[in-house]
Amino acid sequence: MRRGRQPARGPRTAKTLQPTIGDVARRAGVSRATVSRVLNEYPHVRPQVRTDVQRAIRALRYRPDQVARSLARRETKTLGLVVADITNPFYAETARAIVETARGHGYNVILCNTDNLHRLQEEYVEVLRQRRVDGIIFGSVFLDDPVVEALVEAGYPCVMYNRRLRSGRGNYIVLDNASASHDLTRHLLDLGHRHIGFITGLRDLSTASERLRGYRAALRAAGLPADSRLMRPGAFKAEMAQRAAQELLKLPRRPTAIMAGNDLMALGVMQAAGDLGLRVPEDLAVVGFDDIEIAAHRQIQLTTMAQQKAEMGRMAVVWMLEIIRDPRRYRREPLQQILTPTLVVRRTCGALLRGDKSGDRRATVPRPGRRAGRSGEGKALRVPSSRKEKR
Amino acid sequence: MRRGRQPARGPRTAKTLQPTIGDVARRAGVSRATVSRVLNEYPHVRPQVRTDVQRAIRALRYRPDQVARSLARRETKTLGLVVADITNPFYAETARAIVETARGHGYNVILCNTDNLHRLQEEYVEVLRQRRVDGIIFGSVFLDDPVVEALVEAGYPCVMYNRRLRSGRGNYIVLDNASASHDLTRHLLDLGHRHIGFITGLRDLSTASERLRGYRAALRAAGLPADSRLMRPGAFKAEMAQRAAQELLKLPRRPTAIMAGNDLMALGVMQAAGDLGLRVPEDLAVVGFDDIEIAAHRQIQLTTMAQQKAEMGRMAVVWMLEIIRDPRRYRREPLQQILTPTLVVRRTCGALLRGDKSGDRRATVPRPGRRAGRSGEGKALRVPSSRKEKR
DNA sequence: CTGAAAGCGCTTACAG
DNA sequence: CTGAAAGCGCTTACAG
Repeated sequence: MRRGRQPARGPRTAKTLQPTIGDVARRAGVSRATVSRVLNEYPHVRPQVRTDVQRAIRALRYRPDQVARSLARRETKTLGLVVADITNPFYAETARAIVETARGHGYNVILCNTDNLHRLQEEYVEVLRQRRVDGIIFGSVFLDDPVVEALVEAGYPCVMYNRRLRSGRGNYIVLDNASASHDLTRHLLDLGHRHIGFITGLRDLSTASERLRGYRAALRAAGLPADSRLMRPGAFKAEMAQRAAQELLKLPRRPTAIMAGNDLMALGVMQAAGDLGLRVPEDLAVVGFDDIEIAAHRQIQLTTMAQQKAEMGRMAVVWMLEIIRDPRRYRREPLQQILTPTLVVRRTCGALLRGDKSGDRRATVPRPGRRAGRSGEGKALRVPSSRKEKR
Repeated sequence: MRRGRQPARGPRTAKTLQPTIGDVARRAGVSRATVSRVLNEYPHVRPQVRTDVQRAIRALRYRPDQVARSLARRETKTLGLVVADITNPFYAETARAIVETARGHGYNVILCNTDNLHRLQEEYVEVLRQRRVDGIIFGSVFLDDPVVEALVEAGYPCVMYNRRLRSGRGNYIVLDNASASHDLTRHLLDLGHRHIGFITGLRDLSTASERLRGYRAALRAAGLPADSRLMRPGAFKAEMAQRAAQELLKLPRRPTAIMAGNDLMALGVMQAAGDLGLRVPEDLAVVGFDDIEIAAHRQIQLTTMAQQKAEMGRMAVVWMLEIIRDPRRYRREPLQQILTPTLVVRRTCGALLRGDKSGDRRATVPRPGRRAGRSGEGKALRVPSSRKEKR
């Protein structure tokens, strides 16, 4: 009964209750091609026909099948997003920006959480490729990452943010971690600290290794030894960091300051300090990276190197869309940007101890380095400029 | 050149560099149907043939096209996840569990962030339907939600968690918010508070309205008036709540305790208290809902009604898979579960003020209600039992 | 401006 | 156990 002038399309099974383009065509008295044309807003469709088709669409509550469209067009309007841990506010905030920006451009995002496990990374990348996503955004690559390396090699649209490959290949947007860490260490040195602990992330991540490098460089520049007993792994997790900090704080000569590889770990360090009856910052200075929202809370007031999380996420998507448009171009000349860090001085570093004790928790004081920070009311101003941009 | 015994499949365009099932078939000297069979682990394939095919697959680095498979099978192995705000740790933690559980069962998750906007909700649901996702998990429905209501009506696989519809229809798993709020209020009353403020979420959400109801009920039961000046909207956001709290705290007769509709807002209340020079809990008791991770931090120590976030997320997926298997069954008899809340007493409510001041921040004291809480070392034990389960 | 037809890359009765 | 064929629901040259 349902077959019209169209070529037979087979009977509809029980599972297929949704009207198809054929149903619309029949009802509007046109071909499926024409329906497709009005659906896709082709220019040359007779107004009358267009209206008829639209009426039929509405009458049938027709909803075009994106799966079929994806197959025909060979594009899915889907992006993969691979993060290490969505419960880390850094990733949650970037993910939010990514999802929102993608939506604004007609893309959806498949969320993948790897927990920094190579196995899951590999599995997710494989699945995303099978799903023919138009591109993959990595918030979490490993320094040595054959999987991502292969993707880049194959010219698969990829954008990394936060972390990058050791090889330096591919499109990425990252913080200038070495400088950030150098400046943060310098900040502590300027405050008089000479025994500064460092709790790192995982060894195989660019963020961890670059931040460790900046820390060492700053110590060296200050003529201080890089004491390996002061460096402990914290896996970018609060609990791990808490334990690591406890060990550091039980050393015969305990550090007077601890830098954590990210804010989450800095929170863990603060816990550890409390566990041992040490006051922050009077007995121990604590600093981190990321400037997650809670860092600004008045009970926390964490001094930290800020990252422009929303901006990074937005940018990753904008780049991705460009790359999808012309993959070969960006294979030759990858998009790479290194963002200038902004130091946000709050209470935990102790900088405010002597002067203003009012708890003006978001003041951003001038930085020791060549780039001046900014102070502001309420939300601290963050004005990073890009130091190095390759396009 | 590439055409074999198979029906002509047309030339490969530049975009299609990926090998197809036809390429594998040709190489292995079998039909495409046979390749499909070994791909899908059909029982009756001659071992020799199976090996040949597998070899060909490996040689060509063949990756089955999930899009094509989805079209043919009429199932996408994809779930939609609709949350209000992925940067709220409550959603991040549930999302994490959802993504991970789904992955374990061969499903991927499209993340949708609505910001509690009807417009975005509607848009996302429409897109998810066009994408033919196998089901949608809602962490965020509105009390009156024609969009979700229509989905449920149509028998589209849906699971709600955290919030539910006013109509009570559909599958859901939520906290017993009214009891939770009642008990939390009662807890404050038992501590001697008689003037308790309440900062609610958005009006059109079951969480907000049920929690407000519990609060009022507890006041009434204590013979206290429900003073509308003490109730302010906070939109489930820290910043809004901070402002709302400031207003409350400037009232001629200011509240001695403030309940926030969730932990994020409770953090905002603590900020407000600090802004006005009030100490928590000495001058102001503060409590919330959710027990997000930071609530346990020693600088925060927020008393709160815990939710089993990971468990909720896991359960939502497990249910979803069952529903996908037999949608009609659960249309008749929806899966509905109401979880018993667990009160986690920490510092901000002031309960520890007189007795133990050691900062034993996670002790869970017996609750005033009929259900006893539990105390534990380190992580507070949470042992909610289900009061009501319908299947 | 519009339709017929081929194609996207799979799966799955249907035969044999 | 395996292949030929039809089908999933779209899009898009190709004609006219």
